[in-house]
Amino acid sequence: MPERAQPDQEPGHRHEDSQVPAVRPPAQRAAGRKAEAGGHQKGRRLGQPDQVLRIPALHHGQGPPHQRGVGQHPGRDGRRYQPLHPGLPAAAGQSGCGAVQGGPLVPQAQRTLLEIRQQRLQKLAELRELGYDPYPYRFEVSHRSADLQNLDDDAFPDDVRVAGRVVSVRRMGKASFVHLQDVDGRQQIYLKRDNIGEAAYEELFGRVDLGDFLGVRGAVFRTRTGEITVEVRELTLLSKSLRPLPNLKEKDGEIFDPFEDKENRYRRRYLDLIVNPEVRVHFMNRAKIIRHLRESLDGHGFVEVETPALQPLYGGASARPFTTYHNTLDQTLYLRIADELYLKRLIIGGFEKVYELAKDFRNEGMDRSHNPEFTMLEFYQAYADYHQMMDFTEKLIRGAASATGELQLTYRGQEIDLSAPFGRATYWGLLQKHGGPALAGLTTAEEVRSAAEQLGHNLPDELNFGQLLDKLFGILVEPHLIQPTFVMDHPKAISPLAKAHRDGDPALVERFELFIGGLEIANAFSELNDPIEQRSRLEAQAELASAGDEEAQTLDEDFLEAMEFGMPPTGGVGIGVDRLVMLLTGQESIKDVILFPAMRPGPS
RNA sequence: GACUCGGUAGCUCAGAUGGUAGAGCAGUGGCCUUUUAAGCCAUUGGCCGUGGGUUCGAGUCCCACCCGAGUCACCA
Repeated sequence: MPERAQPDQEPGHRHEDSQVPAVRPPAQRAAGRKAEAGGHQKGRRLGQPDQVLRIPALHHGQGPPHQRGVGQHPGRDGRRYQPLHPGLPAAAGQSGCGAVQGGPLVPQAQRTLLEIRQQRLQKLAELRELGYDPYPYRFEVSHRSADLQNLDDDAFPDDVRVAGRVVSVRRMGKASFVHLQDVDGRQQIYLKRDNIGEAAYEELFGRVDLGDFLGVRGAVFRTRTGEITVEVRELTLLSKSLRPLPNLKEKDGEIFDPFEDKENRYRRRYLDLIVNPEVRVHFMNRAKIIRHLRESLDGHGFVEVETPALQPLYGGASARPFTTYHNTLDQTLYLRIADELYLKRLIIGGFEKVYELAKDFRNEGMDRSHNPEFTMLEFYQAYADYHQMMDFTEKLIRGAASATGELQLTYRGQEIDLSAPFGRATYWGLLQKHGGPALAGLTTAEEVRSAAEQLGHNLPDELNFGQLLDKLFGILVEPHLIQPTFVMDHPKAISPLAKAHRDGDPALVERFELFIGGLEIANAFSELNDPIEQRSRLEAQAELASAGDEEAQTLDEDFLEAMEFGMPPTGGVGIGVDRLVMLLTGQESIKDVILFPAMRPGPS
């Protein structure tokens, strides 16, 4: 239960990018580039996306008969065109590039971005005039880049069809090398005028830019320099690009002029994905992790359900909500901050194992580990207690980690071992371990405050007992929770939905939070199922709320009524999926595991 | 919310003490039929984040604001 599965600051982790590869100092960059060509300046190391990105070949099937290769190639020798409009501006009077009036494409220029775009629009118009469809409907792909790159030399097929985005072009007069990028990686193609025909080479390829999509058909061979390459017989333009991509070059895994401006990368993630292959890898891994979570829960008999994201009353966590309004109902609604109370209604309704994997929304600050909308997994099991949920959670996390590779990982410079049994320690035990024996048996806000002062920490005045204690825990203990650790048996004051501890201390509940690498990953309880007790706990929260605690939980009568019909003993767990992904993919900012993180509106 | 750093060409970045905005890549024109940061020659391109101010003169100094990153605070 995500009473607060989006945890807080992680004090004590300020290490900067220890594993971020060195980028060549700017000053050297421009200056040295030419002079040292072939040298070994430091560039940023490329990730090795391909190992994680393997995707089975999409094996061809011919297209349906009616599909007769629309736009697949302009005719064997590029012959399917009509004469240019006589008045086509660009073609007039220039010479050079084409059999038809293919000459210099843009006569004179203004050249801002606008004009690069103008040039490309010009090429687009000329291609249409020449009879090429710049936006055809489909292309049958026989191999992806990874399929070809893995071939043995004696097994090179002589008829393959590959497609991708043009990411590099090396023109050498009447022959050219081009790299096409697809999901797996890059495939070099070799275009020779004598192979594809003068028209296709000059008219069509002459108007191809970085960023365009091409489809080609040809034979596989290995070049003199050893790269597996497609020698093209037929060239098809699949999409014309009108804007220049960030251009960066790569050699031996080093990247020059990397596209790394965070703002630009987050705002235009598609460019980030095109140009920074490791980004795609992280999101592929995110998908694998989520798939593993689902498969694992399904495999254990959990039923996936969907509950309202728009709720008349928010609850199940301590957080401020987003508020919205339904016109027809004439009703204020809140975006959910947790699924908890609805999932419990389903347990009451007779589902014994349910889960929901969904977005929650919390109207709070943003930082490296908080995004206003984030992905939460919650699962509930009837007749189970928090010990069982702890064991299951441990397996679930370990399994998710193996889905992306390693059980030993480095996060923020710390070695973390997920293969060893996760640590288990009690909340108060940890407080005393890291703060001293004086931290035993505190029961009032004043005691917490003065204990904190003794340790040299001044806590804000306006906080209540639970808030103070939690803050102190954050300061004293959380920075030490690097190896996987279940923190158990929290104070009742900060756990209004958890069942009192069975061992008799009325101030404790049966709850655990899992910390790994300083991140709070999971939060779980033996769920409180005594409706009378639940009512008084929520009433206590309501009092906190009226005393100014903006995040105290709401008193949900409908939920209490449901519980009065009888709810079985239940274990429930909430897992912050984004943080789990951060950990398993080594990302230090939640923005790097969310494709489109929240941003302020930028310049138009 | 506070503080620090940053915002200059499509991309990556230079632009001491204020004095006509630069480089590489990309683009454009030319040469080049196995290249791969291809190469060679030529060449274009700027609301210097926005708005005020100081000054004969501001990318540079001052003020305010916008956007981002980071740290802290808030939050749990």
